[in-house]
Parts: sequence; C-alpha cells; structure tokens
Amino acid sequence: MSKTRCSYHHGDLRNALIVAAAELIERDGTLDFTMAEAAARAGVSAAAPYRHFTDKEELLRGVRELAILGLGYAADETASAHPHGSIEGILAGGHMYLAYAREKHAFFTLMWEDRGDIEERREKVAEEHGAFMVLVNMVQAFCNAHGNSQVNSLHLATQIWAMGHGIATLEANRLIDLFDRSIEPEALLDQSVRTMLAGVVGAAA
Amino acid sequence: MSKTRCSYHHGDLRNALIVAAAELIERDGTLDFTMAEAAARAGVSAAAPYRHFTDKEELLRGVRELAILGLGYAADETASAHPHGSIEGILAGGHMYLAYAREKHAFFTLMWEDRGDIEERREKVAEEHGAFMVLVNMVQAFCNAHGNSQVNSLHLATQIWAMGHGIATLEANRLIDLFDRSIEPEALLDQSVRTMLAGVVGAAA
DNA sequence: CAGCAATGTTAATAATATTTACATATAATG
DNA sequence: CATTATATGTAAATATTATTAACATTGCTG
Repeated sequence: MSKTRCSYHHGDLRNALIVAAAELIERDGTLDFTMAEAAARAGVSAAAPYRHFTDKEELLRGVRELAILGLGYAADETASAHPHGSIEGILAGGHMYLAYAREKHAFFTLMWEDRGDIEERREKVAEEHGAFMVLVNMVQAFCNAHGNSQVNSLHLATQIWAMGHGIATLEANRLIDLFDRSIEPEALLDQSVRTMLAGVVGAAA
Repeated sequence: MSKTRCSYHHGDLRNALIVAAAELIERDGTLDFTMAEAAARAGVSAAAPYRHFTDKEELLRGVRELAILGLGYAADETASAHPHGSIEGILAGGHMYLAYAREKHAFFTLMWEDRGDIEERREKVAEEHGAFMVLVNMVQAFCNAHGNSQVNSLHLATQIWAMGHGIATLEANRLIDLFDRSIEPEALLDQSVRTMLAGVVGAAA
C-alpha cells in the first residue's frame, strides 16, 4: 500500500504498468505499444516490467481485467439509473455497450480475446464479468415484472448479449454502414431486443 | 497466366504468397507467421514478398480477400441446398457461419478487421461480401414467400447477421460456455432467428 | 546488523520486418 | 534480332522490439 519515494523501488509498479499500457492503448487506439514505452511512462527501465509480467501477453491480461471491470462499473451505473425491471434499463445497457465499443475500440477488442485456460477463467467469472451479470439481473427482473417465470433468463440474456455484441463488433469494423448507411446501430439493437423480449410479455405465465 | 519454370522468376508469386500465408495461418491458428516463412514456403527469398506487397499488412489483406470469397462460396452452396424462400436455408446459413468461425477461427477474425479506407471498401462490397448478399436474398425470398413486402430485407438480414456474428464471436472466445455450459450456440441462433422472422409471418401484408 | 528475497539497472541477445544494392529475366522497341 | 527498360529475385544490411543475463540496491527478517 505504501508508496516508496526513493528512486529505486517503485512500490506499485505492476499496477502502474497496467495503467501506462492502458493509456498508450487509448492514445493510439492499438494494442501495439512497446514494453519500453510503457516502462518509461511508469518511470522505470525497459527490463523492469519483466519482474512483474512474464511477457507482454501477461501485461495485456492485466489491462484486460481492468477494462472488464470498467465495463462492469458502467453497467452498474446504467442499471441503477433506470427503473428495476423496466425495458428501458436493458435498452440503455445496450446503448452503453455500443458506445463503449465505439469509443474504446481497442479495449473492447482486447477484452474478449482471452486465450487463457477456460477453467481458470471460469473461477473468476462472477467477479470479473459484472456487466453480464447486471444484464442477467435486469432480464430476470423484467421477466418477474411481467409475471413470467418460465423463461430462462440466462439464455435470454445471452441472446441479448450476442445481439449487442454482434452489432457492436460489426459496427466497430464499419461493416454495417458498409452495406447500408441508413442503419442506426442503436435503433437496430433496440428493435431486436424488443422483439426478443416480446415473447416474455406475450407468454406471461 | 503462364508459369515460368526457370528458377528465377516465379510467375505467380503474389498469389503463391497469399496461399502460403493462408496455410501458415491455418496451421498455427494465428496471424503471426513470419514473412520469411511465407516466402520460403513459396520458394523465394525473404525479401521477395516486398516486390508484391508493401508490408505484411498488405499480404494479410490478400489473405482476407481470399477468406471472404471462401465464405461467399460456402454461402452459395448452403443456399442452393435448401428450398428458395424457406427458413431452413437461413438457419443452415447460420450453422455454416458458426462452423466457419469455429473451424477457421484465425481466418474468421482476420476477415472482419479491415482498417482500410471505407470508400475503397465500399466499391468492392458486392463482389467481395457475397455471403451477406446471399443472406439478404434468402431473407427477401422468405418475405416474398410469406407475402410480406413491407419488411426491409436489408435491415432484417443485418439483424440476423449481427445475431449470428455475435454468437460466433462470443463462442469463439469461449464466452458462452463460460457462463452456461448447457447453451448450444446453434440452438440459440435458431431460436433467435425464428423469433426475428416470426414478425414477417405474423404481419403478412 | 547480516543476509536473503524482491525489484531495478544496464548491456546483451534474438527474432522479425523492412530496406538497400545488386542480379537476372521478360518484354517492348528500334 | 540486338538492346534496353522494367519487373522480379537475391543476399546482405538495418532497425525495432521483446526478452534475457549479469549486476546493483533496497527492504525485510531473524
């Protein structure tokens, strides 16, 4: 916890490097910053990072966790800004997701491409992927609000996530306006989500 | 067109390099083959590629075009294997897409991350992105078969594409079974597509 | 306080992309 | 057909990074 101010030992280099890397990624919109520059930004030599990360990949893993947490916070905020169980909350979450993908493209890309061991990832799913949990809860609340207890909220949330993820990804690569400039990503998503949720309302138990 | 057999001039090095790169990508499941190895595989020196591509990025662009064409052919085949205007064709197309993403993950990733100039890309949309055109046609045919001419097929096809793309992408990064091992990607997609198409049938003009 | 473990440093090493300078085939031209 | 310009290859630099090695400093622990 303590910050050492003597020149030699940094005190919290691991995190400083993650932040430095994140800044460079944000600045350049790419993942190909150099280890040396990240180190320099944290005020240490080019070899220092290797005391905390075995390689660049591992540093990126740190940045990824940071990004995932950030998305989780954003999801929390969005959810709490709308009535519990309302469709508005879900739609707003979708818009937040699209905005994140647009504005922080490099992070958004990095976030999902995890080649790590699946079992290890599974262990920290709940703590890390807060954003999806928020969506699941919102969907669940929506179903409850409509008196429908037959729907599998996890499946439905996954469908909605996939839809949002697909639109976000295609849009980030400009594949949506490539074919039709008139399509508005958020409108497309809203419409899709409403369609998927319509079943819940219609088939109320 | 002619193949020169004398040792010096290759005759069709540009394409040979694209194929070589594609093979390496398929072999390793990664995009980080080396220019030298691709060159060697095509039987030329490490510097030769630079007579045909300004850099590795441009070689990758060649591979990307190849992959996109390949997907287009697969889409054609799938479409012609099912009745015109049937929902089965659309579902089969989705399955094909998921299979492609699974089996050729590196290509699938490469295919969409095009940072090239949007106007240039727009010029060759039709010829290159055959797969999406096939989907648009199938959706259009489906609407016609159901006597519904009010639906915007392009929008609907985009929705379906996004859904398939989202599921494919999430699954490729193992994000679907991370949360729920019981979810079957194809079943999830089928269900989503049916839901989206239900509106067409219901609101027949 | 001595000594160990952790964390930094500078100076290699290694892998690659890319460039340069030179060579040879192909094709167009007189 | 001989000549020459152009395209396409080659081998030998360069340059950029990641990563490691060998050595230094600090802080903790007994």
